[in-house]
Amino acid sequence: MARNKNPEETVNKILDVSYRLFMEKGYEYTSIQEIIDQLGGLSKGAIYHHFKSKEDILVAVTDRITGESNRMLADIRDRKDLNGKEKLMAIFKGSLLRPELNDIFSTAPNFHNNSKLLFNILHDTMEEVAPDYILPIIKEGIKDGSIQTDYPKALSELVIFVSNIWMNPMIFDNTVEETHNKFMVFQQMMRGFGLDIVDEEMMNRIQDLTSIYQSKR
Amino acid sequence: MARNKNPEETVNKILDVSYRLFMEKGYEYTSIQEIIDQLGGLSKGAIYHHFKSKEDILVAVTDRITGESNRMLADIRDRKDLNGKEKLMAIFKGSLLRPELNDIFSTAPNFHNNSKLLFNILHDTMEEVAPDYILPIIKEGIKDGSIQTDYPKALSELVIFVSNIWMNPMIFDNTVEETHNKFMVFQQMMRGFGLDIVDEEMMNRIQDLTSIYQSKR
DNA sequence: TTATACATACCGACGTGCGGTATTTAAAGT
DNA sequence: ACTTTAAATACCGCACGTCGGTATGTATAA
Repeated sequence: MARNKNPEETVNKILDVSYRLFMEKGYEYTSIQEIIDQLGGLSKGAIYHHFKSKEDILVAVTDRITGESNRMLADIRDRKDLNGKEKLMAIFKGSLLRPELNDIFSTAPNFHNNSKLLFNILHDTMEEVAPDYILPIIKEGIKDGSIQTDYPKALSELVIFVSNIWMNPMIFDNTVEETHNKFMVFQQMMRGFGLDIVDEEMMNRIQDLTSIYQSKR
Repeated sequence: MARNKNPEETVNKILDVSYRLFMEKGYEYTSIQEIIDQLGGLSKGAIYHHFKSKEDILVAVTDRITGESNRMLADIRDRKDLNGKEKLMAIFKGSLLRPELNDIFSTAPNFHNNSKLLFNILHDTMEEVAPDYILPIIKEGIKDGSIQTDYPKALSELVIFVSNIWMNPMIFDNTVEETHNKFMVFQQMMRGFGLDIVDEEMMNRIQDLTSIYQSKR
């Protein structure tokens, strides 16, 4: 294949194909050769010119997944017109209402044979999302009086761990009803922390997403 | 090597070595050859006579890990002298106070390069421990009036997910102080569900375990 | 002319399958 | 009760195909 004047197009093509294969078949069960085959004329040398290892591709793929989301989280975190509690609510709403979620849930990724991808997402969630986005908001909420807790770091981790991982119907392959029940329990949990920040709109949205996901399996 | 009259001894030896290597080096970074080398004279064919794949060994290893624990859970679940809430409390205490935990935490397993092992434990926890041990107890608690919830299944999953995974200092490599704070948040969460079932003894124990783990790293 | 985007050929290590052998078990024959 | 015999199984070790990764060559853009 002829040399590309815009090498980042090639990089994006590699990431597109890898993303799809990693989601459909799982990272471990996708070989470099399969990625090459679906790339259309591109070779192994091309891949290893742009990425130093297979795992490096996975990192880039997960970064792209979380990257879009994180930009939205940063926007909400840095807003001046909301107090801490309102920002937390805005983050939940914003995360759920992103239209790209429809595509992701439609792909119906198989996380059961995808421990490495799931683990990387889990890692990003706990090591980046919680401290960089949720924790500052909770600290702000403590200052402005809208949130009360003695353990902001632990609370930020728990909230994001439960909402992003446990409540994710793709990870635990939940039915619409199970998702509904989880959401109700999550709501009760948040109220226990004085955070009444989930509403019916979120509930409907997460049930719709679950329905989309299940219909594609 | 001479043929063993008791083949289960051979199986156990394979599992012993594999367990140690999987914990120390990680599943993906342990080769069949390394297992053979540490087995002392046993061959590749022997392993593939007893196990159909490397992954099959991993499943057997995790089953053995969870197996001991599950027997204790079953004992508490089937006791007649406790109500639901008391059984829940007994399970938390019993799980934490098991002496084998000292050995496990001393091994200081590296879960960061061990997504597959971690994922299997997560899977067992959610697909076995929650429905087989925690759920029946919560349902019993609803009947005897010691636990109130409209969503026993979701609650059982949340409780075990948070306590076994999020609060596990080996998985998230927490300091003693972080573990303490997580425990406090967990306590508050449980109280939000009307379940005041964690006490100072558990707190001290989990901090001790964290300390053991961190000192071996 | 140089740097870089790719192609090609190749490597060692890996998980696994398989033909074959040695040993145990148990049933059949005496 | 003792021997014979046949089947089951514990184990060996090599060969195979595939994998991720690398060294080197080549063509094109700058």
